Amino acid sequence: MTEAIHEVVAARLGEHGVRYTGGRRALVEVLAAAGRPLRVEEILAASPRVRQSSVYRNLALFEESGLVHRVSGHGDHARYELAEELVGHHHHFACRRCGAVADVELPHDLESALSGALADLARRTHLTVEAHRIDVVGLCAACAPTAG
Amino acid sequence: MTEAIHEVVAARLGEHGVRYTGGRRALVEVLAAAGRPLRVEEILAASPRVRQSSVYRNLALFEESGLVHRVSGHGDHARYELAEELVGHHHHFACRRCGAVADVELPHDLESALSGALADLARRTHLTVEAHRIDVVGLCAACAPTAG
DNA sequence: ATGAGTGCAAAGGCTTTGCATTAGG
DNA sequence: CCTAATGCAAAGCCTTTGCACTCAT
Repeated sequence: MTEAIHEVVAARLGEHGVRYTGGRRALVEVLAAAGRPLRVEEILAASPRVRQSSVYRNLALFEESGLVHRVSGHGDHARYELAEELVGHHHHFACRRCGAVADVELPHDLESALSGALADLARRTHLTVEAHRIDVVGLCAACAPTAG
Repeated sequence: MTEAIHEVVAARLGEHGVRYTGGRRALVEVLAAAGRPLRVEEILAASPRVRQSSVYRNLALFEESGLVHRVSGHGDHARYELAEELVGHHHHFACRRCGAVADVELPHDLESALSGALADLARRTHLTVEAHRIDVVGLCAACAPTAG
């Protein structure tokens, strides 16, 4: 499952003459297994062998290489996830009470309509549009007031 | 122009027995004048009389009161803007090179379609959807490679 | 008058960085 | 082998907080 991801990561790092070490593999494994953006704290808990400074350094390295995306905005600290190139286009739901974050997919026709609107925006404004990100905010099942 | 905003802010604060001081008015003025999310650094530069600690305290206060919204995710530090209740529903464009952020409005029919899709999502997942946020990422006019 | 608000400065907490050691290719 | 990568620990930077003074009501 994650083998394809490892291959892409290894290839991308190789292009830059960067080594794909055990710690870096572990980082990719953890992020792939989570299926949602993780905080550094969570990454560390999931991979006790990897030191904090290495995690930060490798997240920065991966982000520069376009392999990892920093998701800020939910709660206070940064969260990290594998880039869309590796895990596909998706968006996020964030619970405003407990801070939990989950991946969300939206209908293709809606994505198409949004892409069209953003292309129009680019034409009108001289902005170059490269990507979009949708954050849905609300309450998760656990935090929602129970009806009965 | 900003008078209507001041009235809403004053009323909201009054409900909670909170004073609408000069520094707080200045903060609202700066945010209203900017028309885009500002970093604390920018707020301080625009209102030299207000001290840093007060700005942070008042931003936190306003955020709790739902009058200001913290926009994180563009660049590294938090940005703040007046809540949609005060300035209307909108989204953001962020330049990935220089970090500039601008407000963006999308077509009403697209917003409707998105709301519908999110309502469906809520039904399917037991999530309570309260709001959505779209960030468009790309290059601003100044940072885009010039064609000629 | 009187408690909220502010200023100042120090503390906090996540993140980054320097240097010596270890390990990948 | 030889440089990149890591560990450890200290430094950095934005943000928060304690305390005394000031101002709004």
